[in-house]
Amino acid sequence: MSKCDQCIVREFSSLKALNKEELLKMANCKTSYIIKKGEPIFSEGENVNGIFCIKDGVCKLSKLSENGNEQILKLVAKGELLGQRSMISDEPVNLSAVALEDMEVCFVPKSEILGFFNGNNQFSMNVMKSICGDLKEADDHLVNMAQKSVRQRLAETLLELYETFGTNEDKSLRIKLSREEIAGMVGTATESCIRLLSEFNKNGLIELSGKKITLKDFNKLRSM
Amino acid sequence: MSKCDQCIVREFSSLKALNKEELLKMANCKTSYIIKKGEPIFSEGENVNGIFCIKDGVCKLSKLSENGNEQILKLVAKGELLGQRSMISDEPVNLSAVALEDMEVCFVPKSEILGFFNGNNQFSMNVMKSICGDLKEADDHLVNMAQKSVRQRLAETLLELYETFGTNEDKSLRIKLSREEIAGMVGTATESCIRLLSEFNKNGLIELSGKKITLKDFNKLRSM
DNA sequence: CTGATTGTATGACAAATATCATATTTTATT
DNA sequence: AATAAAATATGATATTTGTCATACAATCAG
Repeated sequence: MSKCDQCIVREFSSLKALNKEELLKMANCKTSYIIKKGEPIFSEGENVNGIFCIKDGVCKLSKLSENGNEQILKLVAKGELLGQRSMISDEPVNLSAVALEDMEVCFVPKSEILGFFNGNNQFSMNVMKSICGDLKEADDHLVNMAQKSVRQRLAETLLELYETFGTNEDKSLRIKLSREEIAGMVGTATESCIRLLSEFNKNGLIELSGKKITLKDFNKLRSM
Repeated sequence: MSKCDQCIVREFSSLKALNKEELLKMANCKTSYIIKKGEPIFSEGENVNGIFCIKDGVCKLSKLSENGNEQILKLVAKGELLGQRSMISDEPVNLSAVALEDMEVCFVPKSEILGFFNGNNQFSMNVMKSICGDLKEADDHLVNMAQKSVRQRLAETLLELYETFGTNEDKSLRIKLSREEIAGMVGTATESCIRLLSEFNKNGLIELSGKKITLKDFNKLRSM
């Protein structure tokens, strides 16, 4: 069993407030999983009863709208935690998490986390600040969804993918999403998304080559 | 100076976890304000350094989009708290709060609240659950904004206003909003909002009479 | 390798929504 | 009450976006 104190998640998440002893306790009760690309970590409505630490890989957090469309709210990458809100609220998870790449995750039961939560002030403060950050992000995102055009939202989404996940050696976006998934992030129909990508391509804002997307004109994308 | 232990806010908010002693401390350091309709309680970007308790009245939480449009994220009524997220994150407020009616609010400085926060586990848990509730709401709202039509969103907004604020004796919605504000909640142009309200009126879903809006066909509104 | 399946692309069209113009009504101010 | 200002309403039109159909390309299973 790997020790939590060397784990990347410990470096970047709320867990950085845990001390050696707590990390040891956690290492003893955690369960590790390999999640294959396309597989769910959990689905909306499930009782998760713990949090997931993302040791490697990226997943999408999404929710089905009443119309049956999948809206992607956020991509979450290695080093981050999943399920904090649900744990605090003591409710089923509100979103589904599905792997976009093969992933390594660890599950830590709620009882354990709540123990740290009560015993370690800095840890609970970190969790809360993380949730507060999510709330701010969600509010800002909401304003964009409500007030910006699909074209603007697509440009922003591409820039966000660039900033969050960077590029391959050939400068193309590292994160690999289907057109349908990009549309799910933007909140539009897949065909509209494809059409706008083609338009961006024609106008030199981006370059398309197969599934690869390369951002070209950052200024135009930003000022859209 | 009025005592906090009889205040409505104490009944309905995170503050219900405070004991007599804590309420007394709070009563001694709070500041009461009357906010007139249309006036701000705070504006996005401000350092608020405390929380506001809404003793009476309703306000809107809004944010300007980059296009310069005001998006209303939430209406907040008496009994609730404002500024919890900002306090925890230790950041300027992300949203503006503007009175929709004359309001009575109390301001309690951050130092005081953080004292309760550290000393009273139930209180801090309440604050956290409240923020988690906001996050869930925001995520759900976001999906609606991204995936539903303006018509659907307007219908939902009207139902929400009905459920949250109820009606006058004549069954018209109690909460009084301008068309521009309704449009700001729905996330659409004011003219589009007016036009759809007219359409709903023609089709018997609602009844318009001056500024008064009366919901008529709840089933059709719900199944839109 | 080959057919089947899935993903991407594009045209044609319809529907939804925004924008601009202008009229009408309501509200506020003097 | 008279006037000005703001809010509401509606028409005309342009733009955006969604939907359906179809073609083409890429990927996968056998």
